Amino acid sequence: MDTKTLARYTARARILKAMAHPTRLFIVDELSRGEKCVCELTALIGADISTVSKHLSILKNLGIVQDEKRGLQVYYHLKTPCVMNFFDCCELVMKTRTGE
Amino acid sequence: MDTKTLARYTARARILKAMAHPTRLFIVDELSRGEKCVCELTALIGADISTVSKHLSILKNLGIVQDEKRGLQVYYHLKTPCVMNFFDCCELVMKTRTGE
DNA sequence: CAAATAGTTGGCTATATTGCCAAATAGCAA
DNA sequence: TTGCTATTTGGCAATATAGCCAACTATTTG
Repeated sequence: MDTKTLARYTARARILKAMAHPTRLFIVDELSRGEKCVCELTALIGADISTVSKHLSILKNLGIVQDEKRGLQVYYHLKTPCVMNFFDCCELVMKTRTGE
Repeated sequence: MDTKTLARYTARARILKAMAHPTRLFIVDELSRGEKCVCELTALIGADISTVSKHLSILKNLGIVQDEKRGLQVYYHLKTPCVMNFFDCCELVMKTRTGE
């Protein structure tokens, strides 16, 4: 695989990697129904707020979510809702797997 | 997040994780154009055959690819071509990101 | 200004992933 | 049987990830 090809797949892999975590998938799913602040997400997830903040920064650095500070809170929203398409395929993979 | 919800997102994350590697994305892309044996993939990738074999077994364990031994070779094919949908979204995320 | 709330960042440990080499297995051919 | 090719598996070292706590920043409120 030449350098350019590798770079192309690496870039894509980075995005999938950002999604490939239960907490981050949950966050994306929640945000698909509208923006939420870090404290709301933290309450839903039940982890330390610093952990949730780090997950959000991973998603943000890859351009999947965007943040907006309003007062004391930082609200996050989905920037690229197409990531929701991942869910259906995951379900199909699981169904296909068990259906053998 | 309750146990059941966590399990649901964990199952999906496992599938995305299996895809979240440059080499494995390359493999999936190659297989989308038809089956290939391990040695063909190894030649294209340029890594040790044991490395390629391990990547393939990750994809296989998750039900993304399927193998079939014919003679000396083991041929792999895409079992759930919907994973190809991931590519378009990744491209869109990247475009959206740079377009700011 | 001080106190309280919301969030981010640094640091640390535990755990998981990656990729190579070496060894083992399987099928084909001499 | 012996050897050759294709592939898988075990083991190991290097690297990356996850999640907690503590410290720090920012904003609002008294």
